[in-house]
Parts: sequence; structure tokens; C-alpha cells
Amino acid sequence: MVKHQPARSARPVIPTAGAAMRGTSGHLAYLLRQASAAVRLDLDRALAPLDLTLPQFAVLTMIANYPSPSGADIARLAILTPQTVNLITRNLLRRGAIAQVPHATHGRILVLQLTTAGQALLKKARARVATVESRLDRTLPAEQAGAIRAWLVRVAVEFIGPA
Amino acid sequence: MVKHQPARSARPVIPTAGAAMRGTSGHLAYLLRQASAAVRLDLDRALAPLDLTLPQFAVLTMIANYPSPSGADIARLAILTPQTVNLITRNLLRRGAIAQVPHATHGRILVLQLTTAGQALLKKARARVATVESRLDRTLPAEQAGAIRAWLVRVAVEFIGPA
DNA sequence: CGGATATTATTCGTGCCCTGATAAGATATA
DNA sequence: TATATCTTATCAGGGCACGAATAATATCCG
Repeated sequence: MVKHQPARSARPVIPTAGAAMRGTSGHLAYLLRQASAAVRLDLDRALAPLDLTLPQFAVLTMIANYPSPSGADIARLAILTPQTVNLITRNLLRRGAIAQVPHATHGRILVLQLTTAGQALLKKARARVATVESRLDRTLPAEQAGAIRAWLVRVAVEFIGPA
Repeated sequence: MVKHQPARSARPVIPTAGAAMRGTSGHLAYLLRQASAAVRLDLDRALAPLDLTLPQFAVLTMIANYPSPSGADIARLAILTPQTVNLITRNLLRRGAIAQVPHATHGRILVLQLTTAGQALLKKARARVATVESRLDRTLPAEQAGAIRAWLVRVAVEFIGPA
């Protein structure tokens, strides 16, 4: 069976894959965006069989790793707006993976906790995410791993904040 | 005027800024996401006064740099789905920055071109984007610039494709 | 105490971005 | 020529993420 490749003979040819201003000389912001988008898409597809999105997985992980955070706490941890977290948690609530409990002393804060179903879901999700993560880690040359991680952190820190 | 900082005394303290699993030992995908999101947000805010979003700017730039691309061409260049490009171009059409012209010989393809208004808009946008880009470039240590760019490209290339 | 200020949760509106699906036009191969 | 295949454009639906705005609660300071 031969590859087809029709319908483009009479048209001006445009580079190839998705390499617009890519190559090692492309705009840095563009390279960063494509790398991030590619990984994000891969993770999303790895989680899709569980009917879970990457942001949902991130929120579940936060709740598991910190005591009993409020939505606002999650927003700060993930550098998201409270509105965004509100939507993600709503979807997780609807599916019964997390529960909201009124705060002991505060009166307005709703604290988030994993349900047992949520814990089971998180466990299955972790396994799927791990394989993608390890594939990503393998792209990182050992000699430059530290420098690259440091650079990512520096960029994130320096470009944060409303201004 | 003194800073206030109330309302958190009686609650368990959670790290600080948005540094959840950050630090240089955090998950690589997470670091990548935060760096990308931070830069994206900065660029969006730089373009906001022009009522332009970053994806819209990207599409304008593509059209300026390549002959007369179709929506599908743009999608390939930017590694986006045709549907997404369709939405972005629709918003640009509505505002009169670009125009659709039927392809000379094809009959179904709609070719995209910048209007004069679109060219003027792009020029103003480029200036704003340039300042953010140069700030980003300055975060890149000269000795590791090549390695980091190469890594970003490698990640983008390796994690692409439906699978 | 009482007002100023912050925080929390939530609603509305807009835009990005994906998956899935459909329909029309163009091409290649049998 | 005819059918299969590809490309293009577009609709529908859903989730993420932002800015702007609001109401309720809590804290600080005079």
C-alpha cells in the first residue's frame, strides 16, 4: 500500500510539520509554548480513559498532598484564578471524587477532601501520568538537567504577578 | 499606608506563592506548564490594550510570514486543530484584521490575507511583544541557550502526533 | 464598637483548544 | 470512468483560564 499525498500539487508548499518559527533559532516563547502544549496533550490523552483531565488530576494531587485546602488555597498553589479552580472542583464534585466540608471555625471557607472514590481514581491516574513523566525525563540530558529545571523555575517566578 | 495581611491567622499555613511541587525537584511537566503559562499570561497582558490575544497575534504573524495560507495551513504551522484556527480566524475576520479570499483554482479553500488594518495592528503588536520577548531572552544564560532551545524543540517534536 | 480592608466563594462573559462528526471539493488508483 | 482517499471548512459540545463584578465573612485599626 503506497502513501497517498494528494491535493497539494497545485499549491505553494509550506514548510513541513508544525515547524513555523521553530528550529533552534525560533522565538523562545514559541518554543516554550509548543513544548508545553505537546506534553499537556500527551498527558491529557493518557488520562482520557479515566475521564479525567490534567487540571483535574493536578487538583486531586494538591488535595492529597496538603491538609484540607480551600479552593483559594488550590488557586495559589497552582497559580490559577479562584474562578478556574471553582470550575475544576465543581466538575470533580459532580463526579464524586472530592467533597466540600465547611471549615471548622471560619464559616465561609469550604474545605476540599478526597472521597474514597477520589483516592482510587488518583491512584490509577498516577500510574498513567508516571509513564509520560518518565518519557519526558528521558529527554533531559543529565548534564543539563539542573540548568534546565532552574531556568524553568526562574521563568515561572519572574513572569508571575498582576502587572 | 501599611499593608494589611489579615484573615489567615487561625488557619493552617500552606507554603507561599504558587510553589506547590515547584523547586528544582518538582515534576518536570509541572515546571514546564508554569513557565509557559506565566509567559503566555504576560504576553496576553501586553497585547490586551490592542484588544488582541496571543493566539490571534500568532495567526497574524503566520499570515504575514507565509504567502496566502489556508486555515488548514495555519493549523499545521502552529500545531493546532483546524477547528481552533477556525475560531481564531473568525474573531480576526469579525474585527476586520484579515480577509478570506477564495482560492484561485481549488474551489473550496479559503485563503487568508492581512487587511491594511491588520498590517497596522500587527506592527503595533510586534513592538509590545518584543519587549516581553527580550525580557524572556535575558533569563536565558548564554552558555546554556543552545542546550535549552534544543531541549524545547526535542520535547515538542517527540510529544507530537495522535497516539 | 465601627469602618476599612482582605479573603472566600460564586456568577457572567469571552476566548482558547480539544474530540467527534459532517459535507463538499479534489485527487489518485484501479 | 468510478471508487476510495485525502483535504478543507465548519457545526456541536465540553473543559480550561482569564477579567470584572458581587455578596458574605473575617480581621485589623482607630
